[in-house]
Amino acid sequence: MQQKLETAVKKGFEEIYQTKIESVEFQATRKDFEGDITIVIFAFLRYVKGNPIEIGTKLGTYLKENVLEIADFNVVKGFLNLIISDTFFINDFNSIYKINNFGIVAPKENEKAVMVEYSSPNTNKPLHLGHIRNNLLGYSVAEIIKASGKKVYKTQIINDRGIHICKSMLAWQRFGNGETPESTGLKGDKLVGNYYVAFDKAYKEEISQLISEGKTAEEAKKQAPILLEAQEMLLKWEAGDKEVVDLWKTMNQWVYDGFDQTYKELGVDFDKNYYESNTYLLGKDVVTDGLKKGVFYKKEDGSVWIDLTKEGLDEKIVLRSDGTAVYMTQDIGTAIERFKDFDLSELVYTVGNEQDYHFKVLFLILDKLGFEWAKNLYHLSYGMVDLPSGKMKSREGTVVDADDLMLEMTNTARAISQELGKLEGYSNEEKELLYKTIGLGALKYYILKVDPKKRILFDPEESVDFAGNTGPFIQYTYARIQSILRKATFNYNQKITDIKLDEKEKELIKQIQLFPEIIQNAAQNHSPAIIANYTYDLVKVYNSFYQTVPILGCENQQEKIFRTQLSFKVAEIIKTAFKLLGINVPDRM
RNA sequence: GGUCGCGUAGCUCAGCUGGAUAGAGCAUCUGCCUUCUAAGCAGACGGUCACAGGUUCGAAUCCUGUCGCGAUCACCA
Repeated sequence: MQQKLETAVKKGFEEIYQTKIESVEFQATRKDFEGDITIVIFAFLRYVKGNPIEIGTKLGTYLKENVLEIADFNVVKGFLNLIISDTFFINDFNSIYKINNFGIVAPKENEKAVMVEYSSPNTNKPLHLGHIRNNLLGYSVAEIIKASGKKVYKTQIINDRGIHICKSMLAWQRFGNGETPESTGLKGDKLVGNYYVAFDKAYKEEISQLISEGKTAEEAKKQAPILLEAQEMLLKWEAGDKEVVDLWKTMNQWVYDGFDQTYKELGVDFDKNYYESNTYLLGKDVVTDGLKKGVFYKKEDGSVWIDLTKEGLDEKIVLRSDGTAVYMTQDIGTAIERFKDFDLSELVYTVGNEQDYHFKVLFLILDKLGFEWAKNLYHLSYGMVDLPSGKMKSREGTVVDADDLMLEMTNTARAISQELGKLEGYSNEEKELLYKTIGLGALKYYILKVDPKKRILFDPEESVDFAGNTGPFIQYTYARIQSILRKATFNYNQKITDIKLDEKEKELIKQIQLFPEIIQNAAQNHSPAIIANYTYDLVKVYNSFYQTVPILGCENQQEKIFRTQLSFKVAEIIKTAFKLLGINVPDRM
């Protein structure tokens, strides 16, 4: 429609003013004015001098005469409001109604794919609220990009090696008494996390012991025996010491089992996992190469650096003086590996904004090394999730555990649901599944509706709402529509053309029409929040429609069918949109 | 200190590729369930869009500066 109008406007200008114009600025007409689409006349003053109202009137007259769909128009200040005929909206809805996955573009097989990395946890402690935001974002962005017509690979790199793992291992050896997830009934990641905390406790005790013996705090932190032992363990691991490696394998497996459970509850998944223990040596060759090319330089002690001061950044180390890799080295290597493994057009890193600088440097380095694809790397940077008390700190026990939180949400959903008592006829299993759907829906929507780059303040006391602009509100609307569709026992699959649209119906169709471009927009901006906010707007319009006009109770058969079709399509869009957010929708609630 | 991000109603957030009188939800208050699910709808109240300049016919939106909050600037990851 917009395209058609643009052509007509251009033609109109040529006929009326003998002037060519480049583009036309459209916007949806504001509610306080009459009309469906608005053309901003001010923008034309560059081409044609004169009174905007006069120009608007002339253009409006021209469009009314030459464009079939324009029923009428009005001009307010520099705005030309066009009224589009019901027929256009009805016809457009009819064609939308027939489309199965309206808004979704099927991935093109022969095109390059997009890889989305997210989660990428350490294996020494359980997942917490921060990981939840990461997981929801990464998963959702991947689904959105997929829906926008691209092939997507979801991936994570698991930080399964390093000093932090050794700390848990050491503590387990010392204090564990052979405990296992089976013997304790604890989830594996929780068990391992407990030993990470136990390590820290013992470490702190040793530090204060050393300080009381006269050492400075600095010295004590470096010399605590338990820390030295952990460092030694890391060396043994790197040397392939069987006992250490076996323990490492065992404890990591416990953690993976735990993670799998959490991922499953959360509803996220991955197409491929990378493990740091396989990739931590990558990148060194590239650094050597870069040295030859003069991208990097070597300091006297043998460490290798890159000078980014010209780019307004600092100098950054890429290889330690002992020749071992740092984080940056690995990331260089892993990126190259991924572009070898897959034919990628884009690689998205879902990582918190605390690493903005790191990724800026990483992308710059890869660019300087001459990799064409460096410009296709994208850091999906998101704000931290803070508590009212400030940052979450696992050592201080102020983290909001992922499993606990999900459980709590389900409990709240159960309490509300039971109070409302609308579920007679449902089995206990069905009910429990529903509570989970609603609880998780509330949590996921709460997190995803916020612009990723903004930080989130999470107050566990106030908890997450279930009314208003929330997941359950949208789910509820979906369930209400399902109830209508269950009762619509007549055949509503026939084409309706001859009705007069109610204002609410028109609004609804306009909102429905937006869905495809919303998906494209959300994909381009890597923002699930765009989907969430759109869905909310759609649902608001629908609820108003639902409450204002009768649907099944409608006297006019044609209108009854049309309204049922509208309801059906809205429900389908809700379901699709929520799927992109990783949220399920219930048939009843 | 340098760099990056954020600052919109009491609270949580939309709007930010410049357009009409800045929008929702929560909270507070008023109405609406013998009709399709009231986790809903309709309405009221609530704003110096941090502040100051600039660009423009027009700025919450773009530019500059100031203030506030956060992140970052490790031979940590």
